Amino acid sequence: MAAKTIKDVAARAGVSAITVSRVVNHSGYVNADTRARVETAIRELQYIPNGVASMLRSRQSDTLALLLPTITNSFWTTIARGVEDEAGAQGYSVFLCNTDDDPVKEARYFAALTRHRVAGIVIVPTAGSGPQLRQVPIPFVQVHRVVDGLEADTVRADGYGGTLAVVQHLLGKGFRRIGFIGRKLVFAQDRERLAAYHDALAAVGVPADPHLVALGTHGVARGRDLMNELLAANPRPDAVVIGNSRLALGALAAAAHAGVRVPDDLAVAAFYDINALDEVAPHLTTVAQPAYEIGRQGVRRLLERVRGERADRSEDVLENRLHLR
Amino acid sequence: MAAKTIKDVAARAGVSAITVSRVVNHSGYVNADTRARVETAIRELQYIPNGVASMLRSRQSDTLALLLPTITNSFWTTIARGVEDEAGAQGYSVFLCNTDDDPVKEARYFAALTRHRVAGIVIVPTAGSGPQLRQVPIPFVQVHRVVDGLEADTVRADGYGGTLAVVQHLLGKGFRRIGFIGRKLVFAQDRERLAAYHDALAAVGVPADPHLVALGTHGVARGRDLMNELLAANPRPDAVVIGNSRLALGALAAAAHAGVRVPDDLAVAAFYDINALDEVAPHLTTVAQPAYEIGRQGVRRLLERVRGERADRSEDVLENRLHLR
DNA sequence: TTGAAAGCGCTAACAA
DNA sequence: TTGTTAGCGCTTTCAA
Repeated sequence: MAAKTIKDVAARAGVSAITVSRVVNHSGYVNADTRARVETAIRELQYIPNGVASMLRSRQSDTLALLLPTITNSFWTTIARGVEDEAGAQGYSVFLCNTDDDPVKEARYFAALTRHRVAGIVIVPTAGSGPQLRQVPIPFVQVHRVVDGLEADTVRADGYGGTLAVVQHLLGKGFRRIGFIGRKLVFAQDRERLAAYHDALAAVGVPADPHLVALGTHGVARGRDLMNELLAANPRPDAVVIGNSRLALGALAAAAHAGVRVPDDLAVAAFYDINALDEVAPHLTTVAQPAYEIGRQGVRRLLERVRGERADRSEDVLENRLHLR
Repeated sequence: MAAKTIKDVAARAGVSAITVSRVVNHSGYVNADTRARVETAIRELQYIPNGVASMLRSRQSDTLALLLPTITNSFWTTIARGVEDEAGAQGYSVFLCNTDDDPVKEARYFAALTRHRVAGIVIVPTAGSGPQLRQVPIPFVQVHRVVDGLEADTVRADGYGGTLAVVQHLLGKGFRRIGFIGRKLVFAQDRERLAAYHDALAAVGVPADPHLVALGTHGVARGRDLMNELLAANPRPDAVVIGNSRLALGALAAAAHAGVRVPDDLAVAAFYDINALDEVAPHLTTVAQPAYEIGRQGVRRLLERVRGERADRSEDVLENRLHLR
């Protein structure tokens, strides 16, 4: 390769290295003539600035990182697009990292990213990341999931409002035995959703029945199990709210298997995150979280912090898109 | 932050900087006692090596990049996992980049990655990337898709063999009006699949009928259109081979809409890449391309080249997993 | 408006 | 087995 350096360009243009630097970075004063000469030299030599050297000297990086729990799920990759688009618009590149919801992998990435001195990190925390997050020596913002008591900028969807709206909608349609299938209470988000469910019921005087609440881990198979738990309740639920699309896919399969027809025998409302749900059940009531916007806002907040434009902690709660049917 | 440097560690351990470097990098001889002292100092100071500086000086990067056409499709992200896992196992981090099948975005990434001096790139080319790929001054390997006439290491699935096997399977079950729905002939892969289709038919003396071949772009909507084209053929096809899962989803919807029952009225075989297909049609004959293995092998070949272990061009053709039903 | 000198933090090359 | 010196390519700082 024998890559050209700034000195080669300087020599060819008959200027000093720093002048080339000023042209490349559009910083400081450069005479129009000089600039033209330098730009010609750059073109002729096909000079590509060495970002590593400039990063070392200036202590400034134009690279961000995004830590996601899985990249094989389109909900997360939609967040990734939001992050990429906003970062790109502000002149940053994004290092996309897949933690697999594994705190060990996550820790490895923290180490690698710290060594690389990325400017900042957008993080979707995993269940075990609380303690190690507190040690990360790089500015970061937590997105979608919120770790309890972590003093960090936060961008997330309005889980309380979304759940409340859906349960109220079901109540409005006359359902009274409304079930809830969701993730175990790991993040604040999980608790706020369950709280909204209870609050909505309490507001109209419907008593809470613990047999109508089934919590578990994620995945289609788990959704099947949880739905079966609910269907065993007596009397059976006439409606159910489901915390994500994979659980919903499993739950719908379980209902079909048990001969329970949706929506005739059972109304289903689900948080919408993957479009496979459209294929299987196009007419559910859904709560779509603004994944793309979460990503964009996350980057905005992160860069504010990176640039030192804000000292106080920010907390953004974004509205969901509801499809009430 | 005031990050500690190698000199701080050296001072504390009472050694020189280079000795600390040797301990950190496990390179050269270091006395066990000295090593212990250095390691203690590292721990006490919470020293994190500056990868940027080390990269600049050693001209060695431990970072690879992966360019994907979309990250919201699990086929690509499965490749990404393969890349990540193999890279991680060999001590490399991976920069994941989403080109959106847009040569302009791709070019931007090439520029950013060149500036960052990544060690190598695993690329899934897009339709327009041929020319600019030839200019990339960094070692790379093309994966899954193959650009015509590009002198680069290549890892891909056996499109010819996969298609041949499926068509032969359908012929063996007695079908003779076998249709083909696929992508326009952009990459070598597209042509080899169509060739296999024709060869399989010709081998048993079934004449080719152009009305049974429908080519288009990707996407569920397009699959619908293409299937409708085929269903207009006279006589109608009794079987069809479909080039990817999104096309298949659309095609199945079109068949259902037209009152054509699968598999009773129409046998369907499809290339399998996203698991939404399982939900909709669990019992299709499928050709699953080894996405994960494509990613891993791509990294292996790339690192061979990065290390200069191989001069000649490599070309790996990986077997598919067939589910004949 | 331009440049000279210094040095970011690390490691290659050589020496001891 | 350890250290000294120099310098990777760039930008900061200060001077002209």
